[in-house]
Amino acid sequence: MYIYDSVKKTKLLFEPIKEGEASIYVCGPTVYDDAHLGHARSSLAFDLLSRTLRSLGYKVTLAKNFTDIDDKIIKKVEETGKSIKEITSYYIKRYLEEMAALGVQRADIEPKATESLQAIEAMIQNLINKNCAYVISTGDVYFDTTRDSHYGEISHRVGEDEDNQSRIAHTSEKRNPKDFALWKACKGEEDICFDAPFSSGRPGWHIECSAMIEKYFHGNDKYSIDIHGGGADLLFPHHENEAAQSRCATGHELAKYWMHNGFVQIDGEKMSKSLGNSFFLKDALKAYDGEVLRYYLNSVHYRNDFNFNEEDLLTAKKRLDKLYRLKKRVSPGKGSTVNKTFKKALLDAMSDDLNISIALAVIDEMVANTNDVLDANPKDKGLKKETLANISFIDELLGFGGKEPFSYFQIGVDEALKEKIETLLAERIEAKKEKDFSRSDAIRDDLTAMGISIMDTADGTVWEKA
RNA sequence: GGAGCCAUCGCCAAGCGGUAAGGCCGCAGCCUGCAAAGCUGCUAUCCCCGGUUCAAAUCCGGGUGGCUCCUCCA
Repeated sequence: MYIYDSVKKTKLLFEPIKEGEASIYVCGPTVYDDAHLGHARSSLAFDLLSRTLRSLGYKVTLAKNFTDIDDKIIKKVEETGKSIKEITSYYIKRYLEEMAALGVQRADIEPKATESLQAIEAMIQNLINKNCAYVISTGDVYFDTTRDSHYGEISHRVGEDEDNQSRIAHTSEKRNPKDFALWKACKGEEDICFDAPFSSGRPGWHIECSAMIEKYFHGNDKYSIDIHGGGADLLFPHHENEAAQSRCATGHELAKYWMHNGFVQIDGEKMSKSLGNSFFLKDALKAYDGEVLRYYLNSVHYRNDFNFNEEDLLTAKKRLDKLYRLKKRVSPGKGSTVNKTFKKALLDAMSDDLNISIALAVIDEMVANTNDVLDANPKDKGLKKETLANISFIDELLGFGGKEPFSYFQIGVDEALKEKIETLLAERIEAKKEKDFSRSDAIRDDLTAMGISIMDTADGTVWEKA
């Protein structure tokens, strides 16, 4: 397995801390609002990573956190009058449901900040003891970035001039503009606070990830985990700060490899709350099938930016449709053994820093070849069984193709419509028997107008929702 | 003001120094009552200008254009 390390900026052979195992920590969402397509992209990218590593035989432990205490959540509490627990548990549930609709496998560990306070406090105390952090008059605790000689190496901002034209405003008693909050002291009675030796307050954003990693992973004397991942926007300051505090607290590096996924853009611009062009996943799932969205969002290499648009999504769907038509052709039945060459080609592609484009091309080739053989020999039972096995391997590795093929083409069609379609098809068969082609064509036109396309096959007429 | 990333066929998209994958669209053909589906064939020298090399889309330098980070962000 080769992985592109976004800190070293090069592709590296994956050599895990422990032979045959892979520990991965991915920064999850702050749960104060619905997930958008960017969350989906990130989830999908690391889902592909863990699936690939598992298929390669690694014992994967994937952790993905939920930040459930934060300024934005508190703001939401103030706005809605709901309890923090109500808000966070609602959005966590929604997040998990929506990711499940995309076929994202659950993480093995899903830590929450509020459930990791002991670990967080312990790490902060440790940093204070080591003189890597300091408490200011308000009770806030800051990390002293000058205490970390490697600060800036993650985001390649070593020796950068402090602020100059930077947009960061400096207030407070921070010793250095780059210092960041490990702990935010209570602002007032309305604030949500937890007791800690240094002050009553709550954790800063960055500390939870470092603390949770120490809590759940053990690593070795050089690294806590194998891979740390997240969106490209987290490189700085989030991951820079995580790396710094972990280094000071543990004496070694946080992660051996760093992976960052690209953005989802809308009309060529980053999708973000502040630009007002967010696309909620829930809205996308109302309009499109989750599996199609998965295929589409995963069809571009994870490191590249992704320009979301409906036209490309429909093109992706056409490609997925072809796989399902083949599956329809070889169903029903039981799969036998996956074709070795096919399996190797897929794994080789994914082993190269998750080269999904090659993997999809390998699948297209398999589909075309199989259709070709089946055209000549429609009853090739051995091939049919092998093809079913191939498709279920695709489902295992890439997370699509697992549905029953006839139902795949009937998504969004209710029973009433189904009956109507069947009636029309029966009429058309009658018309065809009587060689009344103008009538049968008229019925086909009606179906087309209803968004239904039909195909006459040796086994009768089948239909699909366009 | 500082730091990066990207630029390949009409569209999406691989390529990681050895002579341009794949998909969509389009055209031609096979199949079909006609279609659809499926199959076959056809369609690019890689933003521009220099340089390194026997060899560059791939490396280096300079342009041009787009995006991102330095503020919450996946």
